[in-house]
Amino acid sequence: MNNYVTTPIYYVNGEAHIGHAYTTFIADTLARYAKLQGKKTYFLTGTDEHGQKIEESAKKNGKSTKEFADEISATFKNLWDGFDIDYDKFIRTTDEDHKIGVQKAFKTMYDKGDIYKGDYEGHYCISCETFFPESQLIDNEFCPDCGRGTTIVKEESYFFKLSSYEDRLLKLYEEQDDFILPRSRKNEVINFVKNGLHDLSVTRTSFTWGVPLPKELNDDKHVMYVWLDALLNYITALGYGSDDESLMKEFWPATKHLVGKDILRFHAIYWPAFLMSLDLPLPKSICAHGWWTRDGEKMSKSKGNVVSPKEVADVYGYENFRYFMLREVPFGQDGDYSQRAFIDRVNSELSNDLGNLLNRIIGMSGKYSEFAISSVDVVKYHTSEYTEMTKVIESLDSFMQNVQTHRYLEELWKALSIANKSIEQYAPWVKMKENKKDEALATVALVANILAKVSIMLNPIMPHTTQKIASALGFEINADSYTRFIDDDDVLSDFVIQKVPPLFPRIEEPLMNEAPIQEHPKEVKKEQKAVEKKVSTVEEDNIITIDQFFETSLKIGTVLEVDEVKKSKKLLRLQVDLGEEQPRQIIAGIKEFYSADDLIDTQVCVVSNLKPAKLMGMLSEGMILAAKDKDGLVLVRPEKRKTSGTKVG
RNA sequence: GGGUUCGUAGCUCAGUUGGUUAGAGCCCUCCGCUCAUAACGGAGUGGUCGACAGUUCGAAUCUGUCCGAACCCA
Repeated sequence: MNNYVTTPIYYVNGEAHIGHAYTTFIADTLARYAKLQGKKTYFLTGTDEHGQKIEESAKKNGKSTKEFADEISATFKNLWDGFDIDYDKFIRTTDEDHKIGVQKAFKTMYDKGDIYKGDYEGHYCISCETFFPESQLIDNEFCPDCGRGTTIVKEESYFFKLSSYEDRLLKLYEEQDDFILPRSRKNEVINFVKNGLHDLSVTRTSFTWGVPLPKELNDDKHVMYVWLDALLNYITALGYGSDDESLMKEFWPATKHLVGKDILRFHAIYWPAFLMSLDLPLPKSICAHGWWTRDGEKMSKSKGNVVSPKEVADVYGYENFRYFMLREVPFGQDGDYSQRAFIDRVNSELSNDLGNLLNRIIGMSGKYSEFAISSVDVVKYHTSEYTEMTKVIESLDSFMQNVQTHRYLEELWKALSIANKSIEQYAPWVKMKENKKDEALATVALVANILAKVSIMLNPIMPHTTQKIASALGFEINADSYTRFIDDDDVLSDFVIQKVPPLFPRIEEPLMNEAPIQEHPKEVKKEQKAVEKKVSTVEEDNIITIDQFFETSLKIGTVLEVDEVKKSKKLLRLQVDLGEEQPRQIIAGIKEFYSADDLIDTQVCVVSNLKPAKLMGMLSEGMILAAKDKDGLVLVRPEKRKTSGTKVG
């Protein structure tokens, strides 16, 4: 069966980061693996370039939208080319034939009655120029991004009848067991569908940077909106809607769509529904991978701890980096990048286990046989080791089919362990002294054959390095040698091993800066130590347990009303919503620093289980948190708007 | 609040349909070897398998409750 592997098309609103690289590495590995096995394989990646955000970013950068999209798209393409990603096509949603394909799909769905015209009514944030579903709003009213109020806006829109596909989708998940990989994510999608699907708005009139509707509809106010445009790339890339649909016939349906877990839902729900509407076959698997953190922390621009795949690759070697990412993480789970973990893996697995093994046989064959290696006696002296290794190799395929690259590599390394153990156990240098040259050379040849098979199986993950190993062993890795050495389990012909410098020099010390810690690391550390000492000795009496801390109930409150307490210099009387039936009255000594206007409709932190007290004859049912120094008093407020009554702690 | 998943050695994880003394890699200690990138091999330290209760001849594995973590939905 032919293979069709895809990455998502990446949105050209920012530069490529480690997440993009990871998706692309996995997809590239799967595609290379299939190609190596001689299967007809098509590997697609590309960029998603439409939408309001791109239009805006271009404006900000003082460029035309297309110009801007061209530039960012090129950075992705260049990065992949630099990494030698073996894609068969790099699609852009601004490609003419993509647009034509999308229009054809739209028309087909429209004619079928799956797309209809209606009104999109939603909560719109004018400042962010974005619609938000009610579920995302704060307090059913405020914008989740900027915290400002939203208004209900009606806009004409075309809708896709997603709601009518619920049953067919649920049936799909049930019948096609590996439609969603890893399987642990399946329930998530199923639950979402079971909760009911709304029809999907698939056009917009508020911007123009998108694919226009088919001419026949005669409605040029609208452009197509995100997911419809983007998802269809998987078939337009194969010529869907064009004069030549031969690639469609050859490669559709897709074998594997690689995606990040954030966009799984769109691929596992919208995409098959679109395809059902178009009467096209459905992809075999949607494979969702997790995120990468750095030293256990989320990466973000503001923290300055973003890992650049290009920088790591430049310093430590691209294929080493690729190996690390694919080896480190169980598929679907979040992974953590740290220099420590990376260096440990490179040194112990690549340098010690693999690279050093090649050196060992180069050294021995040089001393014993002038670098000549012959496999004639391998089976005679090493049947059990050879068979054991073959078993390992045979077990690998299922791991790759399930995208479990970490298990694949873990298993593959068992073959290397067999080789290293054999050298120790049969000690060719002893055999040489005992005049058993045949046996000594057989062990060397055993190891050479193990290395040959390992390098073939490792080729999809480390394409260049493995060719170097193969070349030292006198062959080339390709579909033919795969058939010969893996399928037919042949042994190496007699050859003269080439001396090569160490393939994986040990990394003795970190070569890159560590992730920035807030402020100046050394000072912070000193301070922390000082504090720890203090706490542990001088101020021991003040230590409280976490339980004691939680005896204080802190909540986010929204100030509804403010009155001055006339006879008092300091006091204000506030009505604060803590998410309870009635707002609370709180008397706060902040009049000198805050006016009513500063407070109404803002949020504060409230101690909500404080014993009520009477101040100047008025009941106060809580205390507002504030900090005061010589420059005055400020309230402690949430950074972003949260629902009234949200617990703090 | 509803749901899903998970909690196994210092760290990262594997443990198939419940079945003998719970495994691997890394780290650490000791020993061996010298072909090799101070690499490799062997041995050892280390776990009341989150807690408690239950089902069973027998539970890391099944059930319930609780504690803790992550994610999805509201």
